[in-house]
Amino acid sequence: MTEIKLYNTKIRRKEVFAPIDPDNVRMYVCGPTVYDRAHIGNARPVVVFDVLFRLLRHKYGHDNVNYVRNFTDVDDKINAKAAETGRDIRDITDETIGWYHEDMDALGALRPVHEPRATEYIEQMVTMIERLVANGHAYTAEGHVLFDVNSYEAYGALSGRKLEDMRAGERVEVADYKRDPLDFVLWKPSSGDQPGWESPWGFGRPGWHIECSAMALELLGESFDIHGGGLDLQFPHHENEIAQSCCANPSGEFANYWLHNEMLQVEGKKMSKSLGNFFTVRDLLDQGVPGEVIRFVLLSTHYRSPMDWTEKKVREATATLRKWRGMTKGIEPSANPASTVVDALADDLNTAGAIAEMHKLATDGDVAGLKASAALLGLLGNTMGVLVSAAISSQPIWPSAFANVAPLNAFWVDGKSSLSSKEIDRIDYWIRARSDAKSRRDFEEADRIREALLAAGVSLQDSFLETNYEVEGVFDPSKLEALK
RNA sequence: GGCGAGUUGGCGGAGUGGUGACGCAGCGGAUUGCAAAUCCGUGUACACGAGUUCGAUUCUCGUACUCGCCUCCA
Repeated sequence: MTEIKLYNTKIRRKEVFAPIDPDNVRMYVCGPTVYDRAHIGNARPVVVFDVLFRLLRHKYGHDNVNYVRNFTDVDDKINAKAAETGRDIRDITDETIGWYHEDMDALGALRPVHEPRATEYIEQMVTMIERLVANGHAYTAEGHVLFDVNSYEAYGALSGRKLEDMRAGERVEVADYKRDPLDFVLWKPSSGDQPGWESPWGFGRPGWHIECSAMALELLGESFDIHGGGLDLQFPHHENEIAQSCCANPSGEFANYWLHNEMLQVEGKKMSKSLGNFFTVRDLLDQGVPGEVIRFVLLSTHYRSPMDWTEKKVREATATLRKWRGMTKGIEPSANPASTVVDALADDLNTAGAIAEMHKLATDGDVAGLKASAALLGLLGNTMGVLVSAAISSQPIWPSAFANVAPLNAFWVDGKSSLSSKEIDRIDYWIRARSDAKSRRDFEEADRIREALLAAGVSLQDSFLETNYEVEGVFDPSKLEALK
């Protein structure tokens, strides 16, 4: 297979991907803080890195890619929600993780190999902080442990920032116990109602960044291949991860390739919590937008470009997928994805280019190739991506995901399966009535029926032999009352 | 203020130092009672200025504009 090229933020250009160990390709992606439903912006890196996971498995083998994505389940936002609702923190995080799995499964994202929770790695974090204190990269002050950014000369290298430049732009109040305004917290004290753990520095909890360093070390080692996340995490989160990890483990490289996805906007505007114009993946699913359509839209723009989420894109993606699903229905995928599609993905994950190549396959009538290629993007699968892994490798890795995905997918594959048999009978009745009208050449009546069905969400397609129909969105039988 | 990204046809969106993807829409045609769906055909695009070059949308510099990060956020 073609060599994979990836744009490495660390050096700001594309380079050929060469894993440390081709039999154990290791990738870490920053996961969610679990205090609320994932919004559409959260879904972009999930889907993008899912495609990378699939591509790496395609090249290096199904069992040779170790993909880790964490759950941050200790955080002040979670504490705030607990205080607000009076609920137990663990209840909130467990519930949110469940939602996250449901929603990301619906997008056809494979579960990573490991999904560590921060609270299960406190011990490793404490150990790492101890090492940083011992080797002079961290200091204690007023119950806090802080990382000394001046002790690490490469600080700022990933994001291209200089310490003095950033100090000049300082605009938040700085805690006076910091030696440098940019020093960041590794450990902080907890009061009675906050979650906390005993540590050499007293009862407290970890700072913002240490969990990723500790979990990556534990699960992937001192040096691993790929670290991914949103561009907004480049600074300070990823910068701080590098500083902590490289200072605690000077013999390691931490991550060799840094990948950052650009941000998502909605209808041309920045999406943010403070502006309140964001919506969740669940909102879209509940509106009847299939997970596969969401996935397709997210993949239709290259991951390093800002993407604008629009209704129009949703409609176009729906039309394309409906067409492709129609032509690949019941077709056995070819043994391998088309080389044109693989090549596009291998070129820094050019998913938009890959989709263009898939359009060409469709035009050429290579439906088996289309189906096999789509699988590499996690599209056109039998259960929205989960079974796809079975098609191109051995077995689905998370059969439990079927439970969540299957009903949704059934709805998408053909809207009819969301109908009750009574509703089907009713639609069939009117289709027969229309056929009768047509045979009498009473086209006025035939058109009246067709329009009423359309209003109810049922669109008809006549062929020589019969009339087929599709259900668009939700069937609304009340609209058929007009026919009586 | 610091750092970074972008500007491609009506819209979306790849890519390339020389033959100008791909999709949607539009237009023409096939098909249809009419539609829908499907199929075939069809496009006057590369922000602006200068430079390098035989040749630039593609490289370099500048200008304008847009956007993101630096603050919770992917």
